[in-house]
Amino acid sequence: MIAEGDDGHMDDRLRAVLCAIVEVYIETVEPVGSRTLSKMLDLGLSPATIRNVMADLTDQGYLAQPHTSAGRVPTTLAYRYYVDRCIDKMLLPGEVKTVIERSLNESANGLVHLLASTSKLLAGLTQFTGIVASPRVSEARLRQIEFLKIGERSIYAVLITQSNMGHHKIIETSEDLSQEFLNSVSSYLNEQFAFRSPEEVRREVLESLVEEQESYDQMLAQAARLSKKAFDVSDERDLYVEGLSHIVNDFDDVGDIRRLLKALEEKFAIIDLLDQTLDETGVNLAIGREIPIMGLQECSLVTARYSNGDRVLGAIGVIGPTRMNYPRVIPVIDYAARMLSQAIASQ
Amino acid sequence: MIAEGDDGHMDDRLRAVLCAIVEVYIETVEPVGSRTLSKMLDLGLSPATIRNVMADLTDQGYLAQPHTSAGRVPTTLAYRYYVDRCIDKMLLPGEVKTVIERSLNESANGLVHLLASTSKLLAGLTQFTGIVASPRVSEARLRQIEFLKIGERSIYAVLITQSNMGHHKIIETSEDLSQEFLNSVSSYLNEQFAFRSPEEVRREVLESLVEEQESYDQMLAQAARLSKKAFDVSDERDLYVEGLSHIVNDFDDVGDIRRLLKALEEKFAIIDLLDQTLDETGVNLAIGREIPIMGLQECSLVTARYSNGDRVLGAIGVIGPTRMNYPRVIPVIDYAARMLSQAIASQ
DNA sequence: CATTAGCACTCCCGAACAGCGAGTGCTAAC
DNA sequence: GTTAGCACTCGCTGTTCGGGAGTGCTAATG
Repeated sequence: MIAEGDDGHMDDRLRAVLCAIVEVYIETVEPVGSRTLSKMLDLGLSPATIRNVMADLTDQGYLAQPHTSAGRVPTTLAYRYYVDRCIDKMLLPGEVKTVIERSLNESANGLVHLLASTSKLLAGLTQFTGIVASPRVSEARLRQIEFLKIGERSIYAVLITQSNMGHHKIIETSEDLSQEFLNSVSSYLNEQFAFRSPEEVRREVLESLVEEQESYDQMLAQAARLSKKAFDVSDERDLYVEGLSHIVNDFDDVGDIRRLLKALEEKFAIIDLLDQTLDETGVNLAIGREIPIMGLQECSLVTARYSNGDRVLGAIGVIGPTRMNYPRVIPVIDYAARMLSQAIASQ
Repeated sequence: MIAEGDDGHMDDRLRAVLCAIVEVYIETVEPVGSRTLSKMLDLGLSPATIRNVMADLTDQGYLAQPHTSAGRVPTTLAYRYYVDRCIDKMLLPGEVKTVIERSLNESANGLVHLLASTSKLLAGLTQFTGIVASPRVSEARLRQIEFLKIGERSIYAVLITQSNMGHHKIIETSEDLSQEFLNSVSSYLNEQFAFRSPEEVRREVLESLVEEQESYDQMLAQAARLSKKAFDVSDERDLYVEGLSHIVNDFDDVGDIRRLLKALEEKFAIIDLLDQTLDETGVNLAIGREIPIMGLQECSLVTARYSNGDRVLGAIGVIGPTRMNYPRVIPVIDYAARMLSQAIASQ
């Protein structure tokens, strides 16, 4: 008998059975019984033995049975064990590689298009729902700042980041500022703060204003006021969701579908979740109950971060049922994230 | 007997019955029979009489029966007749008015936010799926044009429209153009083409280039080249979709849900459909079979255009099942479109 | 002592069936 | 023209009843 929680040290046979059950279930989407499993495994084990093993696994929380006389179904724990310790060979067919490369090289028409088409690409390749979180603007590195006068007291602020993503917003001012003056402010900001993040700029400009309150001229004061508004970009995140119609195929309970759609409407929660994975390298998995968002408990999230070669920008991934084919999906996300990063870096 | 196609001249009783059937069906979502209807209508008509009337209406294509011994269900034709000639009183409760006004006045943070929150607003108020098509950029009136040099051969083009919507794209050039030169090009364009549409600018600049091919200087040639790229904004349309999870409640056939989701993924088709209604004033309806998009045959679209007070910009609306409560939904869309137009105009 | 054959038991599922009830179309009477 | 009456249709619901897949337990086995 294996002690509870001792998951790091699982019997070889337990592990083989668990792995097989997960794989068969992913394939057939039906509770798997001892008979089928005994034929599946090449170890010469009889159904009765398998049953004992399965009973143990059930006790440890890896398996569940829909009802007394049905086969077993993997739990979140089982999937987690499976992806961590059972998957050895991940295969990414050459054709898929080609599709990814081609798709990401074609749509070089700005970062926004690139992200949107990545989402579509993932949805198409995996037949699940593709998601892409846009870069965190507040963390981005600035390339250029411009202020355009568009009305007596209206200014159009343009921020361009190192990864060529543009952000703009309209700022209302209390005074009528001339375009020449705006130009001097923006060239001041450009000189001082190139390669810094909007968040930094905002903070530092405000600080310098406090420090040298009397000594400095009107310029800095205005720069501070404009910056405060222009660089407050915390909420400007997008989530590109594509392939929603696939979820209808993947869940047969209408309640599940509704919950999932509802969760996807609350983009903030998903973006938060994606942001939390940005420290991890490689492909990240959140499976079933592990996901803290209401309504996603029947889903799995396969994500990977993308960068501009230098800095981590955001994350891409797919949402599907927990019983998705991980060995097939994971390398797709992995490769797509790499190629996306490359495409951004080479822009 | 009423001749087919003579729908302009329908017997008073036929019409009353048709109207009642539609209303009862919208309420109960179940096939309505002669017995219930005879009690519903205050005309002293027996079930048998009603049955005769219903048989006539069925012959004329206004009603259908799911199976031989079931009640009748309205067809697209019936809904169309109902909304055109049966609805008299449309009620928009004061509280709803207040909600709309408040919501649209609060989110004054740029046109994009305004459109997105309108979509959310419609979804919330109607409990259907809200859609908002962004303005047609090519038709917009230009306020300002700027070119920012962001790389040796990369230019960041910014177009700002009269309704303060900004568009930007990155343009790659074959030569290394200085920022001073770009400034002269943009001020030339700004002088020549303020208050014109991108489409017009594009056409006219190209024409003038052809006409005065030799006489003009390098400036115009470059202006033409840049304009050609910068003002090719035909495909830059957005569709803001909110409240997708509602469709799960409104359709019980999973196939319907999938088809609808799929159709909504193809945003182009929906935007085209919305654009076609931009000539009509007031609220526009597309019901069931009338909709030429695959997968929307079980839906109705209630739309209205919005403007900046001066020019029509785009359309807003909701998508729901054909059996939606039109008298409740229509005034919501109508009022929201008015308030949105007002909010844009006052910006 | 782990493994396995045997067996009784559980429980889902699908088919078959019946009765109900809402609704219809037709006909004849008012 | 309207309506009561009636036979008929047909989906819906609940029941019953194997069949089958699967389980847990026990006793036999190498």
